[in-house]
Amino acid sequence: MEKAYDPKQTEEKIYNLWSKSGYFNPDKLPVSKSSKPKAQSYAILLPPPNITGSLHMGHALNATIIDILIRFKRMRGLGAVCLPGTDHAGIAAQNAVEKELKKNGVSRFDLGREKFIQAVWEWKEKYGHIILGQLKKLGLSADWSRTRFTMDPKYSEEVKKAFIHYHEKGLIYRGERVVNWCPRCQTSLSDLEIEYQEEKSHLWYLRYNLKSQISNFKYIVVATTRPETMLGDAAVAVNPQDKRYQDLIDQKVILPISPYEGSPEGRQNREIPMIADKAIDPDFGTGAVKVTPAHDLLDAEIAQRHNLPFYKIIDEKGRMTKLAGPGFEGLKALEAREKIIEELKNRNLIEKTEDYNHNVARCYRCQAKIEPIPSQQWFLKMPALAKMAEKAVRSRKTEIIPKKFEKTYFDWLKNIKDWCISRQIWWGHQLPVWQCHCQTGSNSEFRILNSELGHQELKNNFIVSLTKSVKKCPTCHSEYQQIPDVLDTWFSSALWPFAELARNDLKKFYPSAVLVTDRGIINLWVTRMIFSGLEFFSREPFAKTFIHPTVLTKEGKRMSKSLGTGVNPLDLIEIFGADATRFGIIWQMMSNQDIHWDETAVLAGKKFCNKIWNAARFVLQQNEKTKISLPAREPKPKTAADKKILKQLKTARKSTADDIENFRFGHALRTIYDFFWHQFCDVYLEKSKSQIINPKTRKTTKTILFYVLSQSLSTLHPFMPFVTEEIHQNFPSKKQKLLMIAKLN
RNA sequence: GGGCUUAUAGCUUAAUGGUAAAGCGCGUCGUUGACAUCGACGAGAGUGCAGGUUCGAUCCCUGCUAAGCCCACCA
Repeated sequence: MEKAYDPKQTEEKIYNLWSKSGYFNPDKLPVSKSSKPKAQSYAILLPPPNITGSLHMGHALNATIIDILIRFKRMRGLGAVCLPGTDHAGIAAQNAVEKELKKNGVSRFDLGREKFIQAVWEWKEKYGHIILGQLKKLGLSADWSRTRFTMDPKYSEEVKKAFIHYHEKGLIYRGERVVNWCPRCQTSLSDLEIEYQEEKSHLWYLRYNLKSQISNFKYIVVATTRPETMLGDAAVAVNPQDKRYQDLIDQKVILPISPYEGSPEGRQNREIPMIADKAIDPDFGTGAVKVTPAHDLLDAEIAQRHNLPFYKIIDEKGRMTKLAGPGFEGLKALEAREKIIEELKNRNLIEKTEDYNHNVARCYRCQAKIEPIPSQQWFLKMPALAKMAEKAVRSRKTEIIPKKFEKTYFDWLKNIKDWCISRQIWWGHQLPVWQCHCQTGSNSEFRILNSELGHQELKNNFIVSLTKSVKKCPTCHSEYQQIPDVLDTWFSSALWPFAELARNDLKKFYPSAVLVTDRGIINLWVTRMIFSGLEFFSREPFAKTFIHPTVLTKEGKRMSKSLGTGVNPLDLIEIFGADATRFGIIWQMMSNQDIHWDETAVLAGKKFCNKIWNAARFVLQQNEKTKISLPAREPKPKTAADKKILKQLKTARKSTADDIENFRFGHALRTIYDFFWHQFCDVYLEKSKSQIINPKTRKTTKTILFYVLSQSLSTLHPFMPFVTEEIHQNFPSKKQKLLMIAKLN
């Protein structure tokens, strides 16, 4: 053995050794005759990284935890397996490829749908597997023979089947709703897919004249952050309790700039009603709010309650529509804003302007400002599914650890809204829905009705089918076409626990033992997997969900690639080695507090690798001089020191195992670290030198040294697999080929 | 606006109802066969601030301050 441990000489070699053994696949684990014929399964799903991703600290932490659990359970004789794969990452992947194409001045529309999708596939073949290779470098012992992708043929079929299942149950409807629209990605987004960012802006106080003077009022002042939306106003609302405005309720207000031609009323100076609605906060602004049903989620709700018309004045590209009127049509929303402010100023209709910070909704994939617009979308009814999901956790059939995260889960389910599952991008699972062109009819921009197609109407107007329909349209006799929308990526991710498991695997690996993930996707992913699992298999998809800490910068800020505050785990592996990197990550994982990243922990890991290496070198050198075989059982101690170290070993191993079972990984690692370094190396190993000189204690001492080393290695192996395996390979005994499957009690 | 969490050595974090421990860093000393990626010894905090409970609090409770996270339709 070399004088110092060199991860570069070891890691690839050892990983290949493991791969060749086949033991990442639990079906290939050796079955000893004495043990039960079929080992109990212990499965963990790897949260599938996006094909666009490259490894970051979050992945590294996640994969290290999973690997510790898998290796630990495997060594305890279970059929342990980590099921890996990647996610097609709808919007993210589409954006990545669009960006790539843009370098050559090509847009996805230049290519057309079919060729664009082809390009994404090519891109996926080229880059999609990189991240899994990076996880191998970290030592992840996943069963790569079972690697899945969310757009594999079988997976895609399961996704469509799930949609059809929901449809047949009457849980799917299509409706025109005000949705979160990303003008850059050109698609709708669910509420969970938008992020808020504070932005300095203004609050404009606008005067809307009353049709006729009432009490002392000639006009009413409304406060708004988006004056341009006034072109689509349908009412002015106040709180029903607001004493100031009691006389004004149900009176008419004249919209100072209203669309001219083509408005439904066919006249200028649109009159809009004053209404009373409980959603209005009397303390904000003037307590009077302009209501723009088509371009604000809250206003849309108010409009529904009061049967107000929806004027769609902003289109999917963020430009003003024809309905906005001449002079505005075709302008960007911000340009329209300036023009409106100028005109109002000239007409002395701006009471005042205040500075105002407010939260702007942004797309979680491209950061463009979200534009709420009315749009035809497909929805999944959530109340029944939410109830099921809630019950599963309340009844402890599936458990969220730490418990505090249950709140995130329950809160979301309590305020659940129907899930907008259709997206207008091209990369993803196209809805298994066919429609005839003659029915496609364009949306009327003039007056949007809050239409909803329920189950029966859907059946009449669309064909929902797994395969292409051959039916001809009864009206025009042409063929039905598949509608262009694709499903929300998270709709397919929700099926991950079962969607591509072979039938045999399904029996073995569903439900899985534990889901290990980040708190950021509790509702986006975990909750949806739980209700999907219950819906399709009547069983929770995993017994436990372990929410691990988030890795933050040393200052406690979010790591961000764009700010350059991210730490690349691959750099750490390159400098310190994979074991040291894993050590450094886990070392910092105490009490489930977020980690304020400290690289010196990785340095400590590197030093520890070397310490283990050299202690092993000493022990094995003793072994060269006198052939000592590894005792199967605890050797009999002869001295007080012997007795003490054996006791300490036992205590440390027990404590470490308990900690792993309870997800206290940092504590587990410190326990075994302290034992190995301070009790074994500092004390016993030094003491052994004199005991070896004495012929009376020579043999037992060497035996105990070997025994304690071997037991320490197996305890350490889940945390630091490479160095421990490498040392194990240097053992003289050929009895046990791989430490990876050595028995750990 | 609501909720959650945290505050301990220079830094990142442990621990305990009876005055605190580790890693990294720092200082002094030490290279005769496990390891200088090491060893020995040492300096360094009285546990954010203010109250309360208690014989006694860093640990329990309340308030404050600061930071972070999540949720929310305040225009």
